Amino acid sequence: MGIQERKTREKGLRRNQILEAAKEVFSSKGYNTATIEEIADVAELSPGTLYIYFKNKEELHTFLSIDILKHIAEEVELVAQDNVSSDVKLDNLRDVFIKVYEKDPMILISLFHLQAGETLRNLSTEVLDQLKQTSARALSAITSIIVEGIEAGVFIDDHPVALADVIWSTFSGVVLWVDSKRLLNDQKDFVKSTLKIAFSIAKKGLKKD
Amino acid sequence: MGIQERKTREKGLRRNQILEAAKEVFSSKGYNTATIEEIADVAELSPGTLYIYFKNKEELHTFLSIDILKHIAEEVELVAQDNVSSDVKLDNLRDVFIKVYEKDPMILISLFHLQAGETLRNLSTEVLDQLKQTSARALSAITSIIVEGIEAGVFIDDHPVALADVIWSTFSGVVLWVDSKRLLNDQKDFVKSTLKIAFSIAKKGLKKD
Amino acid sequence: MGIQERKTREKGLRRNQILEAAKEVFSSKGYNTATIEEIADVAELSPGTLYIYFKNKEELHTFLSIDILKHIAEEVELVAQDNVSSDVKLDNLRDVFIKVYEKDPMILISLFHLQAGETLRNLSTEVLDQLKQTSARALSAITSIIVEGIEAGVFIDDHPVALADVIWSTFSGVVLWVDSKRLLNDQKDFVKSTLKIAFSIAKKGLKKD
Amino acid sequence: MGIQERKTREKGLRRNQILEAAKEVFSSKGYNTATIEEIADVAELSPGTLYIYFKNKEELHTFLSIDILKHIAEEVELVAQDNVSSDVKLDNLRDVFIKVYEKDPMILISLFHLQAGETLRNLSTEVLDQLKQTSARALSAITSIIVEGIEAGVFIDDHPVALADVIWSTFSGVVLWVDSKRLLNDQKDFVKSTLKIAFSIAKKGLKKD
DNA sequence: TATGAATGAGGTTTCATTCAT
DNA sequence: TATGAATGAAACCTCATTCAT
Repeated sequence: MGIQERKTREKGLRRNQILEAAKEVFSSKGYNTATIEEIADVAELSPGTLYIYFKNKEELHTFLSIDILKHIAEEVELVAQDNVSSDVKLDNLRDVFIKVYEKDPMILISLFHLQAGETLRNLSTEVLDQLKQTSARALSAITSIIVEGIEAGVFIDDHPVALADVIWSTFSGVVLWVDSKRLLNDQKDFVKSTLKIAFSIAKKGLKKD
Repeated sequence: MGIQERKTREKGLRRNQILEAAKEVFSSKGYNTATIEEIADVAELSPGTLYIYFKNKEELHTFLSIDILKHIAEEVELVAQDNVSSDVKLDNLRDVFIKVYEKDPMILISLFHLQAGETLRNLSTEVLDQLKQTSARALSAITSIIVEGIEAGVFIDDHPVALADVIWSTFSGVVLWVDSKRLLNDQKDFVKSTLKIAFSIAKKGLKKD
Repeated sequence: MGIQERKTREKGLRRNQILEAAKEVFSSKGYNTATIEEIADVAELSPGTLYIYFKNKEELHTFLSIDILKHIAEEVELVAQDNVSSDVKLDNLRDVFIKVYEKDPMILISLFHLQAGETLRNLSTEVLDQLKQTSARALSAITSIIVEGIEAGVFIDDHPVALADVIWSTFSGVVLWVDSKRLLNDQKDFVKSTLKIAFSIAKKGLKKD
Repeated sequence: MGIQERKTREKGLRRNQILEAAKEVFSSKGYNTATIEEIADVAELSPGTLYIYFKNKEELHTFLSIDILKHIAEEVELVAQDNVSSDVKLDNLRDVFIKVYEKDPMILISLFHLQAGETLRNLSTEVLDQLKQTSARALSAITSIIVEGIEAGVFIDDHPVALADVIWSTFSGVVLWVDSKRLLNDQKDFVKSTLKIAFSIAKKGLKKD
């Protein structure tokens, strides 16, 4: 490994170190209550260092969210392009959501908090645009699955864009609600099981007849 | 009307004046971004006056949410106690949600932001307890509807508490998601129509067969 | 005196209290080295209070400068409109400068520091525009005095705008230089005497023949 | 050329590289707004390297100013020692100033900003002393020209030290003022022409009769 | 000698809350 | 009860300077 290469990897490591710390603090405290100083503490770095890698607090936060949203969009697009029945695609869609949740629950919750919360109201246009576009990509892939199912005569013939919204709402609603229940009641994590039930109900509800 | 009574009514009016203003500002700005000064401005009062009626910013915010949550809980309990089929109860449940949304969309959104957001992480135990209890009341009423439907053999025989969570998740998920789409894309409000679709799918999904 | 009136006067006093403190600190430390906290200390107020009366540090600083520049512009315009010979006008012009300097040496120095220094490079367009306009007013009044003198055949027939620049330069140059000498050598203030000499030389230099 | 010598020259080159960059950045941004990082960027070096050649930011900045001030002092002393009439000396003095300005307008402006600005208030005693001494050398040379003129009966018999101040003030005042006009109005550079006018007026004003 | 990532002190600014009137 | 000016703690962010490589 050359010096350049090692330096690049080290730089990547430092970025990750910050991102991990930010993920932890944002997830447990929320955007506004989290402080740069605390993130720096967790990352075992000084506050100033964070500003070498990220322009400001907002950019650091949004980076986390857009990153996972991009990942979701890509996975959902893959599912939509698969050569299987729309019925199976719906199952695969559910599994994408579950997998994403299991891989990184906190950052996913963070994304939905961003999407549902007040931070949204205070983003720069540039960042907001990225969020919109990536979000639109994911939604349009879901819509295409629904449309295919309708055309194949297996799904009810309703407004497919609205149905995609329902899918997405169900997903994010379950994650946020079950997470908040966990916080409120110190219960264990039952997002996965609730998601399974929610999707099986939604799937049955989408079916014709 | 005696002097005491008039004073009480005036006091109530002043409180409402503040609550209305707080509702408006919290809903449009979010908890952290909203300032006491702006709420006072909207209420046409001085900042100091707000502290005569509410202990602090948090109490003012949570009061709004708990208030509507109590209302929802009561309405849902009424629906559950009604002497109709569980099938019809599910429709009535949907209408409760729609009515609440239509009566005061902003405060409902505010409740869900509270439930999904970072404020939750910074509440006093006392306030948190109230939130938990009221929330539990609503959920348990929904659960009872599901249980009844299962016992009557019309609903699928799954974990009824989880099904209640799914109902609640769907409701809150749709409201938050559609609201955020409205904000992001400056679209008009289509919460009601999406809610109707979401509930018809959920209902069909819940049915046995 | 009514309550309203007293309050207004008190508010004005508080503003002045801040302006006086700012003048003192900016003049002795310069813009960048001066801190809001020190100004607040001198004003015997808390830092936050300064932000009730002025939007930010820049506005506070520029307010001082624009204010005196406006005063200069007005006085110079009066001198220019007077019904006396251009020869006498030149003397009156000198006296305006001397009077302004004697009334408030620090704030005048502050203006020239603003005009000559780096702060200029970091002003908002809005504030810069005000500065330009007021500055232009003063210069154009000086120019009109020169033009009149040229037309009357008493002043040399050179580019009058440049001559106005020379007058202004002489004025600000003397003030800044003598002030800096005072700082460097802990000498007493000899701006007035130097100004008198500078103007008598300039006046003689401007005369025809 | 021996190794030692080459090293010395390389060291000198590196120093110049830094000084050139510093000159450019300080002149366009001002002392406080200029950052070490930007100077390092322009010099195509790393920030750390600058600290090998200069103790700190202040020393770097003041080195530039003292350097040109020394140059001015030397040139003015030469003019004063010349074997020509005081009348011609005054012309030569003007030409020194013009030549210095034309050779390096930015660094001259930088010197006057130092002299007129807030940096002056924050220099170390050591550096301040150097500035004082060099400045005194230049002023005393100018004074000697005036004295000679007075003794020869061609200049008015006023306080010669003050007259030297007036000369210097005129010079620095014109440079700063015209530079600031250029900045404010995006006009072209008319320092030279204004300087010529200013000196011709001053010269005429200094003449007896 | 040269690097440049990291530091951390210190600055500006915000805003929930208080309290004299 | 109502006011609203004042507070001051705490947040974000910058950047001169250092030091391990």
